[in-house]
Amino acid sequence: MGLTKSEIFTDTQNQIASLAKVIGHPARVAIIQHLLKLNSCICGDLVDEIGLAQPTISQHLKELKNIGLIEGNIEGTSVCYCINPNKFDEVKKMFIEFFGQKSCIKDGCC
Amino acid sequence: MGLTKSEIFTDTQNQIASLAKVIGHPARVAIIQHLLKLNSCICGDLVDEIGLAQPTISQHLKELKNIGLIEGNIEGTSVCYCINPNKFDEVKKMFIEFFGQKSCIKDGCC
DNA sequence: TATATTCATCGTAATATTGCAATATATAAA
DNA sequence: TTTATATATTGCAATATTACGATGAATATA
Repeated sequence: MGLTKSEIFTDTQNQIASLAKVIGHPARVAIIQHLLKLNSCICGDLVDEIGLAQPTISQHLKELKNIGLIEGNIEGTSVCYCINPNKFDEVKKMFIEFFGQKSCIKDGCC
Repeated sequence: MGLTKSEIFTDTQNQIASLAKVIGHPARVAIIQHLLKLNSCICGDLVDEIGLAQPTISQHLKELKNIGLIEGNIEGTSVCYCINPNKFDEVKKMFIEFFGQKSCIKDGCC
């Protein structure tokens, strides 16, 4: 059906999945990496940096904005994007907590 | 088009995205959490535990197997699944490295 | 004001994902 | 061998995602 049954899962499970889903595209990974590297923010040379059309990049930026991971600031005709440090730390913590659990002890079936 | 242009991204970017994409569904998050909680492995009571039909769970398990995050072991008519600790640690490290970078210093445009 | 530049939005085609019923497969038990 | 049980696979419908051309909105410059 293409429609995820979010109702049957916990808030935490849905949150982790939503965040992971947004990171689950190489263009968005590339955008995050680029914004992290150039500490001061970056505008639409992301379009040149990454090899996708401008509307496509704009769409990916929108998804990153939707979960609050990045922010945009209008500067003349261009828009300057950067990481939202608070949200970034929050997401980081969420993943560390998810993965931080001890991994399966070898006393099971495999 | 619905088709990701993987060619234009680095291996690392594609890897991170692929892993995140698999985690980007609450059912798969729930499966991982459940397998982590019950240290010894678990079979298809995942179907009862999570509220999705058996073929759907089977499909999600397949995706988790594909990236090597879980393993299945046939035990009679049932199959016992568990986390692959090595792969789990590898994935953990990859995410920590990705998020581990210092977050954007507040000297940019936003 | 007219034009150029930058970015967002809309519309759309191609493909992917989600979920399930039906069915196949494999093993255990009778 | 037959039947029951557990899981995988297939096929399909509904929806989501990806990518881009065309266009719109906003600001800067001539």
